[in-house]
Amino acid sequence: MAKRSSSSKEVLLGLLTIEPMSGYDLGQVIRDSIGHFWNESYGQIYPNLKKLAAEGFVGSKAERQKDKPDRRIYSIAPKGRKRLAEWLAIEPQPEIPRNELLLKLFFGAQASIETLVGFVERMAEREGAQLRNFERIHAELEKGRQYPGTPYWKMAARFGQIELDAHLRWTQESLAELNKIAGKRRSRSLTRSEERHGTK
Amino acid sequence: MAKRSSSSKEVLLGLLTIEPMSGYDLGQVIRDSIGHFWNESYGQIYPNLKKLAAEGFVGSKAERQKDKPDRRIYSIAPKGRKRLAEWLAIEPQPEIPRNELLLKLFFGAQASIETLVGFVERMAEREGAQLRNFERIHAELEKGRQYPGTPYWKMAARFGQIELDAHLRWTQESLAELNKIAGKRRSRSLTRSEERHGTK
DNA sequence: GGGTGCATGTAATGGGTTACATGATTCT
DNA sequence: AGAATCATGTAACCCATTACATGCACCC
Repeated sequence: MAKRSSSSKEVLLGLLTIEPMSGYDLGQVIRDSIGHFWNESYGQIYPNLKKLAAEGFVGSKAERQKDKPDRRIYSIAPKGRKRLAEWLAIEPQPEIPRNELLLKLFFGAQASIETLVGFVERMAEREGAQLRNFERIHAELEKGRQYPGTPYWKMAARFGQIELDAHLRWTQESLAELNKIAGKRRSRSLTRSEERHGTK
Repeated sequence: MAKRSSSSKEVLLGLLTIEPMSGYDLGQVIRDSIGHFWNESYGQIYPNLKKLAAEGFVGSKAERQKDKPDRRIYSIAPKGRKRLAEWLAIEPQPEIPRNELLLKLFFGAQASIETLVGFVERMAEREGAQLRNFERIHAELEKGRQYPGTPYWKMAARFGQIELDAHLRWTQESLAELNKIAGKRRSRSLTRSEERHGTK
């Protein structure tokens, strides 16, 4: 059997140790704070909160807001803290990534160089922007208010920084390599066209 | 709607451009050559090959072997090459990774430092071994027989190298950081126990 | 009145792993 | 005889995204 158990509920428990939140808040925090290494959709968050509440891992209470729609605030229960602690003690399984860009590059011989260059360039742009964002976040964690979690959040942000920096170095190297290949392909096709036209 | 379409069939087509192979072979090649950025289970490979054959994207023929069980060899058809080319031209979507180790580290304030240190140490060991493996693969691609795909395979291997190297630097930095935190936690609890015992 | 952000949910769909099932061949 | 590797396949299950559905409050 070995169910994937999947950590989706535990993320919610973990975030609720920071402070009580609504499902909507959790969605935002996941996207903005741990989005670079974890994400959850609302189609996952709301049902899981309901289940966690039904099983006594979290408490919930309705909150009336005057300027915004009402909402339901969840807070972690002792039973939830226990579950979180147990999960935290389990050795994390090395994840199996799926990198479509690398896959397409791997099959590069079947593709046009211009296309591949475009893919890598866009990756560099995207990840460059992300990197600058991480540097901002890391700086804020340094000077902002210190929570018990701050040192750990910084380590996670550093991971993003270091990894993105590595990716950017790879994009530079690969763009150079792709240019070399493009040069060769061009000269080869020139040769062939010269042959066809009886030149040289 | 926007079906995930998922690239699972295209990987098979892509690998079959290298040479005709059986489903079993494809499983091995996926694990050994592109396993660091893509993987497929046999429960995915066999049914997809069948579908690809039924739709005319690949051809298949039975092969009798005297020293091993019989097997079915698949080869890419012109229609399959077309499909592959179309897929290759589509901008790859940035993947959404799920890194359980980072997630647990992010909630580090709720865990024991010794546990976290163990996680990171094991990650360093695992990825260190993978890095050495990549260096070997990259060297073999340099000196081995040159296929049309070789330059691209090298780029993919370099990605693995560069990324793993970055990860290892992060593990070193993080282990140092965790040690600092452990020191603080110890002195804090010592202080508290001194207070309890009326020391100082 | 319409757009946007806040807020909560359900249902359909589907991708993918895991487990199960079977069998040949070779080596010890 | 049993273990290991080669080889192919199916079925169950489940995780997760996406789409759909609804409604409040606020501002232009």
